[in-house]
Amino acid sequence: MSLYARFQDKLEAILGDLVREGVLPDGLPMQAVAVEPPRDASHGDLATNAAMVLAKPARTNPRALAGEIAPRLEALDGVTAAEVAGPGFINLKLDPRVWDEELEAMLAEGDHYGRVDAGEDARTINIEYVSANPTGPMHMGHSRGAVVGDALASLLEWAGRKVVREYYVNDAGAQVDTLARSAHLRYREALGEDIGAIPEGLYPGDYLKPVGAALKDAYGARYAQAPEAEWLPVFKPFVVEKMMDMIRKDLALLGIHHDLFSSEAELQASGKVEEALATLRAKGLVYEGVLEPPKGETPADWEPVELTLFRSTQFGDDQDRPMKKSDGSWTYFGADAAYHYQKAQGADHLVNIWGADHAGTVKRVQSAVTALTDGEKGLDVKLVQMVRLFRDGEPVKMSKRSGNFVTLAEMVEEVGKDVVRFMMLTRKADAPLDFDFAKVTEASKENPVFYVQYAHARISSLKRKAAAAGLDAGAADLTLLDEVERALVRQAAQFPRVVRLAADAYEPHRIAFYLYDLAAAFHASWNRGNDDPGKRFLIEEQPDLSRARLELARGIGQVLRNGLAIMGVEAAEEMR
RNA sequence: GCGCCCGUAGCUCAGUUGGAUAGAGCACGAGACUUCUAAUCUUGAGGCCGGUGGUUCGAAUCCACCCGGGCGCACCA
Repeated sequence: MSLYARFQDKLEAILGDLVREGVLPDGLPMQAVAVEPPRDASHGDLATNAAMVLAKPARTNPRALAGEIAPRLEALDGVTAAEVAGPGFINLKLDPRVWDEELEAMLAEGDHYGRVDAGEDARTINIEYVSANPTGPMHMGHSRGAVVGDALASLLEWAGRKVVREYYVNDAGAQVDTLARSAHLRYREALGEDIGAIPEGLYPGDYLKPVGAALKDAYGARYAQAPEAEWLPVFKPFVVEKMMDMIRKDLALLGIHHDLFSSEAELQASGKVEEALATLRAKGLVYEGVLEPPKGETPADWEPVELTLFRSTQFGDDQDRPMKKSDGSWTYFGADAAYHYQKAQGADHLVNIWGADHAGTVKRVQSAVTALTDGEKGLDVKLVQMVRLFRDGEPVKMSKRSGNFVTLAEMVEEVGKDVVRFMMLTRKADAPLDFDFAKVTEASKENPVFYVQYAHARISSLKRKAAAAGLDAGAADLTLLDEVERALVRQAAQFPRVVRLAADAYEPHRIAFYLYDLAAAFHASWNRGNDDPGKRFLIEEQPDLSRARLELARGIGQVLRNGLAIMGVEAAEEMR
């Protein structure tokens, strides 16, 4: 249990005592009570807002209540002072040994420091991400959602959730028909036919050539002149499988592996969509009706048509949404509602990572989840904004139509997996992100990937040097650390808290920012040795002091490694 | 016209779920090297947190309405 969590428990025990003694009324809202690092280090080691949050429901004033709580906090083991400050904060000063113990915990827990072990109580979160249409290779635009989703999945695991990483394969729509037709053309090409230019509306990419060849190997010339109705149902699954192989390979370049691939076509074939529709119908949430024409610009081909509609407006949507098209087939939403129903049956909570251009469809799917699970399961949608590509400050032009886009594979090949992953997490997901091929590989402070890696490499270098000088043997006396060094311990000790808060907010980027700050603090501490050789981490004539500082460095290194592990980034041992 | 997201230093962005004097990087000013203990660090200046009201002990954060930008708005995915 982390230091902050331990003191949170102790504080709650004290508040419980106060309730029993009648000082506080029963049934107070405790969720808002927090143990935090104080804004200013001079205020102490820990701060709590308990008195301010509880004063109103307890019908007293914050400072008076703080006066009740503070002496009891001061009596706790490891606390040397508890002062009431400002509007009612209680600031705690801790015995330095508490931080020394936390540093020891960092090293003892190692790769698990910051992890929550929820055991049997772990909630299962299904997180669906990437889910790119299986019509071609992954391009650079897919990479951000892929990384954010994957890092969020790891983050949630660290925070004690059980996680299912899922990919929804959209293999049932018109795009997949187009894909199969495009492949058929390549198939005829592989059979020696001159197919000329790829007609408008078909996928022109060369990546379909090997698929055509594979089709030839599998079926010979059997379908070359056959009517479409004969080969389409055969080609579709064949080609989709090839595309998914390609996509899985692309994702593997980023270190991304899903647990589950769910097919929309199989979902429809299994009757799951009828089941979802029937369930909604039984709840009186489905009707046959005609929608109003869209506001603003009315499409030229609009005409009133009766559709099977879901009453999503009952759940806050602007408009009821069609589940079936006028030809009787399922809409994307119809299948999607059933798909989320299926996911909800295997998890306690759902998370989707979507491109921001799908913002408009969030409410209807959330409505469906609420309706189908009677409000027992929730869906959070994390919207990811676009990435703007630059090269030396100049925008990289991309055109989907001409097939001139930067693929994910090219991107990873040029700058490396770790750079792509780290950079995609240096912005809040819902803010646009600039990615400059030149800057992200630069060896400078402006490049956060480098900056954090460099801090870790310096620590690794320290460990090597200490081992070579024989300074690393024996137990360290951490009481030799000075205030600046202990401040570094305090900062590293926030890691478990940062993990928990980032997980609760579904915001993996917080890990990246935290690591950058921790790296900065370490670099500053390291640099003290330039001005004052007595502040260097390793001093041969002072083995005891060196051992203590080496422990500190190892603790920082461990936290950097653990944070990078959440992000899926390797920790560099050296920068050469 | 409606919905969602966003608006914080000249620029790019954080801001611990409502807390104490709003932070960091770049750029600008001043300083410390000759490279795994300078790929870095120290320090200075820089703010109407888009605006106006409201909620309360307390608001960049929550609510309402404006202003400005992005995305999306029947059976496409």
